[in-house]
Amino acid sequence: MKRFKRYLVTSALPYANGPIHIGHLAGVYVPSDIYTRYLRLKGEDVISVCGSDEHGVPITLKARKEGITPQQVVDRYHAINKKAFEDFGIAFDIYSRTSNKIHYETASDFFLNLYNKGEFIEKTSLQYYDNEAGCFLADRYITGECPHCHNENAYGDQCEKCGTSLSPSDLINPRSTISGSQPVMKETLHWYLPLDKYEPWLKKWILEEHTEWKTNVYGQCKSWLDQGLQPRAVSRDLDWGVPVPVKGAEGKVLYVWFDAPIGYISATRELTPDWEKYWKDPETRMIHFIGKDNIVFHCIIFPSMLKAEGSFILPDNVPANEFLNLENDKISTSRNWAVWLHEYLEEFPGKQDVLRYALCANAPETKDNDFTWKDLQARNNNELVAILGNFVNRTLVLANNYYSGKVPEPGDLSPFDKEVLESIPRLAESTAAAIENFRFREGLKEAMNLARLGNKYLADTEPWKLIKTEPGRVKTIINISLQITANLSIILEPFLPFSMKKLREWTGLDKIKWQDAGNVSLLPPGHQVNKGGLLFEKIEDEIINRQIEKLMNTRKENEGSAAGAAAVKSAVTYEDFSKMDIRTATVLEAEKVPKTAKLLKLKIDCGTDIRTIVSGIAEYYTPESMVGRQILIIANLEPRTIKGIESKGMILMAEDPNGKLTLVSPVEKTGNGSTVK
RNA sequence: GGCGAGAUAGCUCAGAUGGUUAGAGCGUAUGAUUCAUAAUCAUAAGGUCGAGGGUUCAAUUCCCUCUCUCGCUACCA
Repeated sequence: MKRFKRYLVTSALPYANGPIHIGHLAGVYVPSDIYTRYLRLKGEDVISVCGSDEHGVPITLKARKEGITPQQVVDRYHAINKKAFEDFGIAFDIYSRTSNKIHYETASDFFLNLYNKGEFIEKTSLQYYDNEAGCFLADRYITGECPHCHNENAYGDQCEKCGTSLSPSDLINPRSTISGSQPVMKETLHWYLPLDKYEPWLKKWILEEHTEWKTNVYGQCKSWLDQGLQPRAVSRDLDWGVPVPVKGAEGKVLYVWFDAPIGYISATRELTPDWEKYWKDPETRMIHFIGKDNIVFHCIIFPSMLKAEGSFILPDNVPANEFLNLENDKISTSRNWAVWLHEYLEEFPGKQDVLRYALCANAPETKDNDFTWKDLQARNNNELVAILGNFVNRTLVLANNYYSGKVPEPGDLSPFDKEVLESIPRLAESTAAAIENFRFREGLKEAMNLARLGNKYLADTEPWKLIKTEPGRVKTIINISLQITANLSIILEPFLPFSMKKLREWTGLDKIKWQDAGNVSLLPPGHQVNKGGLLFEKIEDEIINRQIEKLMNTRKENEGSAAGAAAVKSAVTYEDFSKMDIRTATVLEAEKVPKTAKLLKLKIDCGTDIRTIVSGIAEYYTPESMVGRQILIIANLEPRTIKGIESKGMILMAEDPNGKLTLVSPVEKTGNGSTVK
């Protein structure tokens, strides 16, 4: 394998519209931190960069909702997350942010560079602008009358009734679906990165030269490349972001996917004047730690940007992890279904390593995993306390009881002693190999095997019995146990930095290097170790139950209607309301629309006639469960053709904040066609 | 629906270019032990390797179909 002179480790920039939770940690930050700490311990030249991703529409929407500025939103979460990472021991060399001046400069320069080299495609188009909302409207946010079939609900990109492809300017009487107002036509210019141009190169680079990438990463890249790449717009009409640094681009910013990865570069620039060494020297090995939702950006799009620029290196590996669930449910910021890092740090002071251990031991490396509080408790009590903490404790206690903490001189080695001593470097090596292959779960297990071996060694040699009969032999045993302890404090350092620091204080071992791992005379005879204490404490059921209860409360709240309910819309007149013909109907037949995930085709009796309605409810209701049900429909909604089927009307559904749909029906059966008012 | 990844002991995961009794940690049971936070050590029980078909002397491992989970994407009046 190629040798590299230095390493550049990047961790996905967390989006600054919420706090960090265990899913982020297990997927990205714990692995990247273990990797970085390992490299540093080895003495490699390595920097680890990260920062808040602070642009994009969701942040502006959140700001609007809370009545504050986008900057205030990102300031809040940047502060929370930066501190939480620090307190948790994620040792970034820099945690920057994309609203920094240096990032604006870096991103602008990057854009300008590509612009001047003619790497972009420029396209001017007329787009509708919503004066009320103060923004340009994407095609699908505009509806209007179709010029061909005069369907009044045609979309800006297509009329679904007659199937014609449209552009928004074709629509008669266009309306903004955001504000409901009439948008005005404005000319707007955008820049596109022609990804298709890089396709042959990407195919070679990934599919031929990086077959070692994880299967999930490789598979998804292949899928994209096989389908063929399209040019992608790099700019957007928005007032929050890095302005497009070109004349005539007022009111335009860099699209957030273009802007965010450049954040890695600006963070590096902010960190060191020597940044180019890390980004432009082919002897630097760049590694992107990300979650699986980010694969395309880091493997296809960002490399294309770097390639287009020309002077940058490309990632050598992109170890994307899968997702972590929480107590059998998807982690969700909006549903508050998460264990928030800043809360954990408050509620479990001094227990960073416990969470680091639980998340690493159960990291979603090959498939989605489930985090449970019971699992964290079990790993703490049965592994950290019982195996690691216990071994360290018994060794230090024995050394202090027998030798007042002075490392005894070893005597002749038994075959078993030799066997144990030989396995120390072996375990150190297998831990290192696992880390270098991004198999952190396995690495942690290998490292813990050394503590297991220590316990076995003491149990088999029984120094507490021999102390009366063979005191010389006990010296050897305690010496070896202490050497194991010292080695543990090295090979577990990347995983459990807080505890291992404590352990090294007890053993008086400082200035460690990874290369010392396997050395079986780290603590020379006569060296003083102190009595130590408890490396880890048991976590009682009560503590765990409190956390589980907290989550159960969240679940209850989510099931109630209040949490996250949509704001009440602006007032309408009774006249407006009375235009709608809402009535009862009964489902006669139901079937799934082929080649769709959500659509059901329903034949219903609505009193006056029997008609067909297509409805996007297949995820919640099977065709069988619909037949015979009495439902409510809007009978006079403009018909619309969906997947080639004309749908006349719409079924009324209640939608909760999670998007889950529930059928709305009359409480008691009534005649079909009864109107609702 | 398309594409990608996954489905292996109670739990979390390894693994095999197809071949004698499918591995590990945790949990469980039994025994041993007391230096240690009732911690440790040993032994054992636990799996028709998601379902169904095919190829083969032989498949959990290859091929096909299907089911479920997650991601990307389409679609959702």
